[in-house]
Amino acid sequence: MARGEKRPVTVRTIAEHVGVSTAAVSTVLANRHEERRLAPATVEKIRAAVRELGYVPNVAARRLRAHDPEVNHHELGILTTFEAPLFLVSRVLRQVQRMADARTGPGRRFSVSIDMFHAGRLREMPGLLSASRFNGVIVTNTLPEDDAFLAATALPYAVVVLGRRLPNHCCVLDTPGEIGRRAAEILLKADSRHPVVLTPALLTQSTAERAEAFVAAVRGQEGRDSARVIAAGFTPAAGAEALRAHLGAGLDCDGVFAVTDGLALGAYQAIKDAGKGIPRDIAVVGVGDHEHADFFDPPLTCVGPSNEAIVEQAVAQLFQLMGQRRGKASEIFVPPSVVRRASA
Amino acid sequence: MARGEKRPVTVRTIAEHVGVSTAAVSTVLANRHEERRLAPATVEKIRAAVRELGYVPNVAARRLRAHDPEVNHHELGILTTFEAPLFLVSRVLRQVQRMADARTGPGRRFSVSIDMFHAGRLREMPGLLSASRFNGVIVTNTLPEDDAFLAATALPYAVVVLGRRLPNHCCVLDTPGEIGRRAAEILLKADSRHPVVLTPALLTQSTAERAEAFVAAVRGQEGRDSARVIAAGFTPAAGAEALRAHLGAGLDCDGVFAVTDGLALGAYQAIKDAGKGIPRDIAVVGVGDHEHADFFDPPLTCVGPSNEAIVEQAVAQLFQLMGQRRGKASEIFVPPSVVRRASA
DNA sequence: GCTTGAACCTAAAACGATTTAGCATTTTCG
DNA sequence: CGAAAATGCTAAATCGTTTTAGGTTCAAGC
Repeated sequence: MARGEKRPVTVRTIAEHVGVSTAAVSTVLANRHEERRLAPATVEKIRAAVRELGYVPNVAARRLRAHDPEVNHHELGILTTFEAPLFLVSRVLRQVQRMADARTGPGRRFSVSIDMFHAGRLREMPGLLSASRFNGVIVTNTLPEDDAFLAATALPYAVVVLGRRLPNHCCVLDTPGEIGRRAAEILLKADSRHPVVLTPALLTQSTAERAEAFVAAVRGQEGRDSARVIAAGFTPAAGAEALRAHLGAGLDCDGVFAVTDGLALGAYQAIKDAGKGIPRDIAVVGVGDHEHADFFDPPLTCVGPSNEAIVEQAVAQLFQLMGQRRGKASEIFVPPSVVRRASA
Repeated sequence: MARGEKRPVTVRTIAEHVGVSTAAVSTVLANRHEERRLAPATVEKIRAAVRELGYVPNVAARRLRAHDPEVNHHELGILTTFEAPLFLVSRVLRQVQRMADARTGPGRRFSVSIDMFHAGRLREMPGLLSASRFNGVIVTNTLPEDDAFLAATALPYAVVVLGRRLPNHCCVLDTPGEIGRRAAEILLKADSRHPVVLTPALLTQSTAERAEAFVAAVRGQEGRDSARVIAAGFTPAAGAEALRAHLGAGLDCDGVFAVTDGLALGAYQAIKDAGKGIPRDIAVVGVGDHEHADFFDPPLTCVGPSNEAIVEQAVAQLFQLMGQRRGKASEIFVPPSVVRRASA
């Protein structure tokens, strides 16, 4: 990493240190000293200085300099947290790629990157506010802190928010409350009298909403609250342990709505360990956030966000926003997808 | 996307078009026209021109301008294909971020992102050759074309290649051939006499290597080649169909090495459908590239790349390379991780 | 002694955006 | 009416790098 403590090191620093011009330094850095006939001794001195001073090239400057005025470059970002799973992000990525490829040509290029922030600290992301990183972004998996930040800020470029409802932004999300409602409907129609909802202790906004809506729907139909089974985390292991405890305590349970497929997988294990059948004794409904939910044993019935549709909408919005200048706020609701499989 | 066909549009184009200075245009673009007291009529004219001309800001220029000379900025990239899963790269990202955070201070900042290229077209990635995008990169999921490109090019910044063996580069990968060898060992020791290897039709370099080494190891031990069961794709569905066909044809099979956990999941289904037991009738070994391999039913025994170790090594190499100036070539082999579970 | 050419190096102009300092006007107000 | 303040805008500097078009010196050739 070298010293560089005192001053930032630029080509100019090096040039002064050696006693040559910046042109000479640049020539050496680009390894063009042969064709430009710099004296070997000079080259060596410059190289030594570069090493000694710990020079780090400024990529922004290089990029600007290397820029070809004939093509304009669109920098697209997919912003998510370090903590969240990448299931949705990878779908977004592919859809962005598809749209970008279709629009690429001479004179127009796209770069797509995934940038991660620490949950709740979106505001600290360098270049977000100064608009010096992206021409357009899709933001997802935000925490309330991040939402507050976004709501309070009008970013001067195209922004699409995925899965959250924010004033002054273009938002694409599944119809609020609908997932929990439909999940309850499926379990109740399958004659579950004591459906429970399996959630992690720390709820995200979406999981909280699913659980709320589920409980509300059961209350509306059955007239009483369904039990909440709280897992320590969102891993299968945590889900298994929580449900095992619930069943072990002899509490009623003939239906499980897991707000995450990972938890559903844990539920499967707990149910099987208890010697019960799925869905014979206990029906299970997941949300379809696991790649291979159709390969669980038995295949998992899911009521969850219709990811294809959401992603398609979001990406379409992004490109539309980049086309016109004004970032109009809008809310787009996508109804959940219901996939009946064997588990309920 | 607007016209912009004829000329590249910059703030200057807009300024000339409206008849104001670039300062005025910039002010409007940054939404600072209130505090800088531009006349509303002017603001509207500028906005109209911005829209009409299809202006796209140049992020490199913005970044350069926004640059604070007191801090030097390191741009780190994790390069992967659009097509590859994000499982490994997200681990890399997390590890890079961890190291970067530890080195961040006043005067030193890092940006880390996952950047996408089209498989086989790494060379087309803008800024790679001109060194105008990254101060250091970790490259993964390359195709042979990409490897050829890398082998022929000496990029003038820190490069670590993950999972491939390239001359003149710093490479980190799992010990060649070891995965297939260990997988064969496990199946044979479990008294499998007719182990098969389940692969997708289109092999990646790693999957091809695993299959080769497996076949070679079985041949070495048993004196004859093990069957290859070829699936149409790498999805569970494809794996299930392929193995079903193999079993249906009455061919011998009492052990499966699936070069991908997705295929293993498919194998599970085919085996269960055939009324056989795992591992009683057919043992299965996967590679551990699935997040929840320990929650398959039965939990999947895996011999696969030791991702933690590989990632840790690769990231450590990246930072070391960035510290010293000269990029030395090196090869680092990481032995596979073996996780015995219930399936073999 | 003068020209020519090689060898080695530099000044300055880009690249595209933002901001600071300041210049004209016009309005306000004592 | 004249000074002060507000209004609306611009010129020019700046960020760090690369490259083009030369400029100087020195040695060789006539």
